Amino acid sequence: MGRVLPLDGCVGDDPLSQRVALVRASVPDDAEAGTLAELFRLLGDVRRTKILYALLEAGELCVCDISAAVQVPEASVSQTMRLLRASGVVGNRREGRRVYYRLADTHVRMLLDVCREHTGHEGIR
Amino acid sequence: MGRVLPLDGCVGDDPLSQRVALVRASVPDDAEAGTLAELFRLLGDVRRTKILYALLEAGELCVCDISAAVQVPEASVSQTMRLLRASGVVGNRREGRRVYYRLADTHVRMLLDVCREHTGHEGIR
DNA sequence: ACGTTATCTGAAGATCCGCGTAGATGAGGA
DNA sequence: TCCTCATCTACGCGGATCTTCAGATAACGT
Repeated sequence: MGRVLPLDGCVGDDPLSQRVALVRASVPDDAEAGTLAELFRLLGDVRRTKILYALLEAGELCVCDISAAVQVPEASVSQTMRLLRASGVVGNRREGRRVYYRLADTHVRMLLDVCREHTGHEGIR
Repeated sequence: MGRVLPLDGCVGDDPLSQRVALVRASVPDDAEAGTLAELFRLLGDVRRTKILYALLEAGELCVCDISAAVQVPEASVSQTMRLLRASGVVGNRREGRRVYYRLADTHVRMLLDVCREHTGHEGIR
């Protein structure tokens, strides 16, 4: 990563640069930013997105249901669910041979909702 | 992409499989899912995350301010901002030599807030 | 017009990540 | 126990993407 500070230019000549210092202090550090980014990253994939919205609609679905709903091979769904589960985006429950997945909590549901509002494809229901 | 439907198994034996059909109908199609995923994908990167949270705090920052705030070379910041601007995540305003960036709308701010709540690092202020 | 500062762009290399295939594991039913 | 069904795991390839460097562009002051 290239140099950053030594090129004191724009920031310093601004009497408000103290404000920048404050902002800098409040910016998430690598650890926290990593956690935050990780959550978004998991939602940022077409296949995963479809699956999550399917769960948002259905509440709870097993692997084969998801596979049928989003038209993706079951093995691939399983892999995807492992990822999402590992990061706490979804929860699961076993019932006989079936494993049912659901969105982990309200925050995830809110993220999905807000995002759909943003993109405009609300789908008034 | 491997076969999906021909393996009629789990789904069919469920009298509720009609429910799956309904879910399938409500799952975003490729176009919409792509748009949704794209937004999340843009937020799902450590560097971009830091920048966005900096903007969330500061309201408006120019490239060099951002560079100082998140400790990233200005050229890199510029590239990142181009991405975010192209997808409508941030807006910008020119003032002399400086270009000031800001979060595009309330939805983006909500996404950032909700995500921070989810991860638990709220930072009560 | 010239030099300086702030920002932008293009291209290349390294890295990461999703994807499918094939086989393993676990749970039920006969 | 044997067989089937649902799910899981290991692995390798192909493709997208992040990062950086070097140079281009735009705006301002003198």
